[in-house]
Amino acid sequence: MSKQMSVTIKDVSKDANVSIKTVSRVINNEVNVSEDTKDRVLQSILKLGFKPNKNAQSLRSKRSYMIALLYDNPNKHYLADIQSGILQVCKETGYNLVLQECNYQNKNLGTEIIEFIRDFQIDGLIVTPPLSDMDDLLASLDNAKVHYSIIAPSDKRTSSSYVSSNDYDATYAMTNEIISKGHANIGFIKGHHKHSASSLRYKGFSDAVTQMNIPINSEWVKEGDFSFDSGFNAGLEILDSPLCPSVIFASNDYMAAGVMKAAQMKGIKIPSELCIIGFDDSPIAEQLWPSLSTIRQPVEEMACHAAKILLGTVDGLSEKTESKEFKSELILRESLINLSG
Amino acid sequence: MSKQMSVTIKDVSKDANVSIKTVSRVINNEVNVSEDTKDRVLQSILKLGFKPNKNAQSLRSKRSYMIALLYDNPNKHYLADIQSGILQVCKETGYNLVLQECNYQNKNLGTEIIEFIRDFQIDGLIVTPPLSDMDDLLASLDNAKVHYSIIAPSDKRTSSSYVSSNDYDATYAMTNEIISKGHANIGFIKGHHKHSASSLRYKGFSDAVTQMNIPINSEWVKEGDFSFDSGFNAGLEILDSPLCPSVIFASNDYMAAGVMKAAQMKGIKIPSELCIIGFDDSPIAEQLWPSLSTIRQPVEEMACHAAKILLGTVDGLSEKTESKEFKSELILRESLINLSG
DNA sequence: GCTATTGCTGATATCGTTGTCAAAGAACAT
DNA sequence: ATGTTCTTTGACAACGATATCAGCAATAGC
Repeated sequence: MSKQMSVTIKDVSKDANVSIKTVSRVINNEVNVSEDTKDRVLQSILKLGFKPNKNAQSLRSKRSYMIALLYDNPNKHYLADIQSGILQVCKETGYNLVLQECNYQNKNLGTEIIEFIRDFQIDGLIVTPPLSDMDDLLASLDNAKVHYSIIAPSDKRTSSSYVSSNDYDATYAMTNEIISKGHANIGFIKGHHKHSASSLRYKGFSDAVTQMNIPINSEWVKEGDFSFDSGFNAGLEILDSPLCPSVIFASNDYMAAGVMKAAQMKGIKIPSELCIIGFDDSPIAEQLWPSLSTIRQPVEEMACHAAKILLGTVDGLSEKTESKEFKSELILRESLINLSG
Repeated sequence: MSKQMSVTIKDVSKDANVSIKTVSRVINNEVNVSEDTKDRVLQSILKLGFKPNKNAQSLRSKRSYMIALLYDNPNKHYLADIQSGILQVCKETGYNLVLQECNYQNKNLGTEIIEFIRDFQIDGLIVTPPLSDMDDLLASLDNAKVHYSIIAPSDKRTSSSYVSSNDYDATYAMTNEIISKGHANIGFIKGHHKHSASSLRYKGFSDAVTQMNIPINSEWVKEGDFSFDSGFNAGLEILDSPLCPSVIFASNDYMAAGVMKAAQMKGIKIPSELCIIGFDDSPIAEQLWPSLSTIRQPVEEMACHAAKILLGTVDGLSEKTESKEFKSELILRESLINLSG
């Protein structure tokens, strides 16, 4: 029971009757160690319950076995999904995850992050939207030769390591679905303009309606900021117009929920008088009544993949993983029905 | 611009013309350094942009300047609030937060956590419900002399460092509020029995009604697990009883939202035919229509305090902070009205 | 005037690893 | 037999901080 004093590489080297350097070689899976000595060392390690001291390793080898998550996202569910995706990979590989909350308006963000990384010898970063949209930030990271992978709505050609989602295709497909149900009067609520997802989602929508020769009524297009309140207000405005659309498509579920509340307060029946569409498939989408038709992105899986990419570049041992675009899935629920009459 | 090679204590000592030990003394705010040399050293530090290498510090002093958050909680908003509370304190004090997701059913949890701490030299833990309810886990931590503070619904007398909430008082007060509005037929949905919050919340309710000589109808008392679905199912069961209550009080907002959906699907009007009460003041409480009366606990503030307590015991520099019970606040919204008729 | 105490400082060992480099022996080519 | 290369190994320095302990003034105590 070696509980108090921890076992060091020295103890192992004595037990296995080799030098500490050889033990180190075994730990790090270096080549040119004979099978014989390797076995002997491994047995001693097992027997003594030796675990390398991370701080000593870090100090000498300049690696910390820690990666950090950079975020500035008001959506807590999204963040939680991202975290658990990354944590899965961390658990497998023995890395740890450090949180770094940022403010995208901070002028010194790049400098501060690089300082943080140097300070704690962080091995790599995973950058999430909207930070992954900031080209100057990514440029600073590149310049400082920091390892990172980004999660972004579109595939950033400038970044070599990315995980992306097909936001454009998703709203395009959903818009066609809406149109196929007989709707021609469609409102749209955009997201925060700082997120590149916002413009992509709107473009998918507008391209789809334009292609079907359906005009866009500018009174029915509003800009929100992905929050419930902004959706609520946008909903009120749209529903106050002289003519009401038969569908409102919001750029995320929270704004869609806001629209739903606005409609319900006005006594407008959903879905018979107004259909509502969201984006993200947040838990709330299923919990509302009527439940929300929406678009699901495999966020957790994407985060998992982003972590694998990062560790592939950081850690020689992990296998390399390629950048990838993930597909979204249309989720059709009660809030979208065929246009009656 | 010392960008490539980092500045070490040695560089500072040369620049200030003192020994490295003296620089170390200044960094660590040790006594017995003359004002004169201290100033000189501080100036050199500033001038060279010196920052101590955390890994070297950790290796030598056995401290990592990292604390970990232990959690196993399906409620993502709760978790996010906890995290941001802790991160605030971390930012001020220069500590970092590492996430450690656990499974409360894991038999080896104690051992694994202690191993993790030793491995990374984690300075301390913040333990959240339901893990903070597991006496054997806390005993293991005590036994291993691990620093930790817990966030728990009741004040654990066994733990010296805790932040607690007054769940009992909160449901007691809310129940009286309900009764004062003329209701006498009240349903209750308990939470997961693994959380001590569940029994406390129920006890607050049952004591309040008993004291007012209102009988408890066992058909109107169900057990959920804090999830939306469990609330939905419990709601369906209660609303299927021959007699319906005029209020259903759920042990959290997600379950209350489930009840609301169940009622709406059955065509029961809220709040005129059924009032619904939740707990936690999750964002969803305000976003539902009608909006949910609920109970707000200052979760973020509690987490902040827990972090301060922990760092007070871990870090000689930080000032000591006392354990504390936080009060909850009743939030009255549309879903609770006076009993009509 | 002499010892004891206190305040300030530095030389050097140390934490537990990995990196450098050289040496010893085996294998191979000439 | 000799030189060359390759494999395997270890002695020792190094990473960048803190800990120990000793030294030297300056002050206090008697």
